[in-house]
Amino acid sequence: MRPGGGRGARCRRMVRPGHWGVRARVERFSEPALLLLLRERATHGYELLEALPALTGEARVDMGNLYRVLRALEEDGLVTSRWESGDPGPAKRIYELTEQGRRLLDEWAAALLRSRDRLDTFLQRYEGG
Amino acid sequence: MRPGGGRGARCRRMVRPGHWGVRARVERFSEPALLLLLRERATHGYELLEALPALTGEARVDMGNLYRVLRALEEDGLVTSRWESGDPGPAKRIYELTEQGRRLLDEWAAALLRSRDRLDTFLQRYEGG
DNA sequence: TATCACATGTGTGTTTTACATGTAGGAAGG
DNA sequence: CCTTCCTACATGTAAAACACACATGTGATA
Repeated sequence: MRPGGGRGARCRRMVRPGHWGVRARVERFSEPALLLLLRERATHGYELLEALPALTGEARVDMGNLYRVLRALEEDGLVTSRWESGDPGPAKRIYELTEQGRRLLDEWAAALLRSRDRLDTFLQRYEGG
Repeated sequence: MRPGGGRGARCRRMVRPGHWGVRARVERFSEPALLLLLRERATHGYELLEALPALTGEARVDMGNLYRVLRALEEDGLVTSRWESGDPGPAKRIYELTEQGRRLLDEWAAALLRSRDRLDTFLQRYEGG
């Protein structure tokens, strides 16, 4: 328990001792990333996992959570899936973007644009001071 | 319990029914925002609370969490505080940025810059498709 | 036959955020 | 004097998002 090494009250994701880990990630960013990848081409989870870092920077998405997100997307009709064996190796579950998922991607893009503008505002104010 | 109204498995912050709430916020963004405001001028929590929305867009920061963040910052020597009465109204706890806090702000700015670039990459790939 | 890479998952704890509530000083009005 | 409101600071707790560990099975290859 307590992998961080047992500090007292509030240990905020330390990278080095006495050093707050600051990564500035966008919440649930793997979600729009998945939708974008699936817009480009229907494919399966493991491949998405390998394609994600190019979009997210360093954030290699956790496998377990990736599959959970994919199934959540499917539950809400944003993607569909079908099993595909035949190729060498284990069966793959191929995900495809639906029209609804496409719309969600558009919303994400709009939100990410706003987010980028907020960051610009912040950074300008930072540099100006 | 379950204020959202008892949906099944995975309710992902719905804004309207059948509609995923997509806000694309940066994690812990209130933290660099606080540090930036305090770099400009030492002040107290309640005033920071009112100044924050201008930086964060819509995200009016939750009061309770704001004060918790401030005390966490203080615990790690990133800000200092002193009580100040004398003015009308209840006593205020005035926070001031330390040199260490200033350095943390610089790190945040670097991380936020990377984050902005990632968003640009994403958005370009989005528009290109 | 043991091991490795591919592929899909579940379990569970930690961190971060959201929502509700509590305490208290002082001004304004009845 | 009593109530109500605004300021200001704070705690309690549940939900959401995330990280880490592990389980399962296929097929290739050493």
